[in-house]
Amino acid sequence: MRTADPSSRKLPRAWRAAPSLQGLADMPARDRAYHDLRYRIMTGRLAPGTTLLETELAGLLSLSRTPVREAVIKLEEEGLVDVRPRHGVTVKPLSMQDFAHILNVFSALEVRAFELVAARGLQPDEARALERMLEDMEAATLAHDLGHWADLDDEFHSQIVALSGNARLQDALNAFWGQQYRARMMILPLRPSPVQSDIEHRGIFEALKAGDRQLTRSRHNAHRDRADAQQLDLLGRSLGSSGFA
Amino acid sequence: MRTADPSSRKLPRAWRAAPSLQGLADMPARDRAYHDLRYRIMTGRLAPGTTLLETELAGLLSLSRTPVREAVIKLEEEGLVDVRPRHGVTVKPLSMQDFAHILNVFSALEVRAFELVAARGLQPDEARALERMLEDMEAATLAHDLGHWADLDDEFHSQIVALSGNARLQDALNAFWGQQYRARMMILPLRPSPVQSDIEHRGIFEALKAGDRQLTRSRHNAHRDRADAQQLDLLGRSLGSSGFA
DNA sequence: CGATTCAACAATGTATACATAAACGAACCG
DNA sequence: CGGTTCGTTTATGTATACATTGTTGAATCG
Repeated sequence: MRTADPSSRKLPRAWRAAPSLQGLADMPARDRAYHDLRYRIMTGRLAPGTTLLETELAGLLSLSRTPVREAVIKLEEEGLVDVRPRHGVTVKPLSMQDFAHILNVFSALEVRAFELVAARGLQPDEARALERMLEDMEAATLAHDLGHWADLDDEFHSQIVALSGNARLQDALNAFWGQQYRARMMILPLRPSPVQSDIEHRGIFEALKAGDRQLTRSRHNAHRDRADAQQLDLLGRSLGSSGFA
Repeated sequence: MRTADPSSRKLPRAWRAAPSLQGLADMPARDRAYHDLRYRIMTGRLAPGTTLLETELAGLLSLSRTPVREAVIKLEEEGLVDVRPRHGVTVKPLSMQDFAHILNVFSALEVRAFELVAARGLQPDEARALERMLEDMEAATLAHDLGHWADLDDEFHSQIVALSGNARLQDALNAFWGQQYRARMMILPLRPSPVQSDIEHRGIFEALKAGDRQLTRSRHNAHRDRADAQQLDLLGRSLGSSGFA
């Protein structure tokens, strides 16, 4: 997942920390702990609400407490866990409200990133690479391959963000992306055919290519508002409005 | 600075981590290290570009490396320092571009926060408290008390953000606020009389009170665009476009 | 019977000891 | 004389030992 497609060679590195355990072997223990725990949280292997003591985490990962503690600090800053001093670290549950809050921040940042790209303009090869991704997404839609479509969607959005040239913006988006991930995975199978998103993507892409900042903003805003509302709705159904993801 | 004014009693806690060393005495050492270092960085006592080894930091704070390391991890996540494994911890310089990037993120988030408040509406007491702040700012403008004005400005903005009810949005804004701080302090004496900002604040406030989301957004966007451009311009002069803050 | 206090325990916070690995410099080779 | 390699140095990464402090539960007091 999220492996660079050769066709997007010309685009900048749209590094988005997907849950993965690739090449953890030769990292320092702190990073191993961080990525390993993040992976387990995002994929649900560590369910929301799960509470573990530092000692237990250390045992789980066969490490001493020191690197585990340091990893936990990062996970806490990133919003994935809560640390309560004598009660262990808890995988943060994600309520509907949390999800709404996250989407709100995410959208605001992403729209700004897209605006910046519009203001900057697209190079011909960048435009070509993005257009290929649109075609791939449309093909995935036709093939009813929702999983692949969602991956491409992530990649499309994150590639454009990378083009904004604002690394802090990119970092902030990646952090919030990490928080959304679980919920997105959960509602994936419930999503209807993303025909509407494909259409809106085209519209946004055209505005970007034209370098029209206002149009990019309004189209992207509309896209996010609709898509976010849909996701919230789906999450509501899959949670039965009861509680936690 | 930034101590709650009794007149704003009815507003939610607009907690924004100002540089301060209040009551550090009885905190755990990690937090002492974190706040102490943050304070020194923000106030310039640790100049941008300064590099220190973990051991040196520990000596500086009379602590062992462990809590210092943990504090440094947080400062790094927050974007205030760089850690290069065998070269020590460096206080991040802030170039014009960095500042521009930070303002960009900050504005996008703040505009969204204000929109949420507009959508939610203002309670009468909230409106009254905010209006009092506007009056205080206008008084400070007349008195040419730029320092006080800037504090009130921060407070005005952060209070509204707090009203948005989105804690993650608030946290993200606070983090970026920390990064802006040094540059803002540096250009403070160069700022012209903020009459224009006072006018714009009134406009935004009216739109908020009316619950008009669109109008709030467009006015606030305009306000931020103008103010950010001004700040960048001032920073450019004070740096001579050469380099680092 | 309920509330309160105190003591034992247990988990975290902090310090330190040790392992690892990068940077620097000196010696050696070309 | 310039470049490369190896050893030493030293900062960091990790483990562990120790101190501190909150929690638990049982005993006692009202």
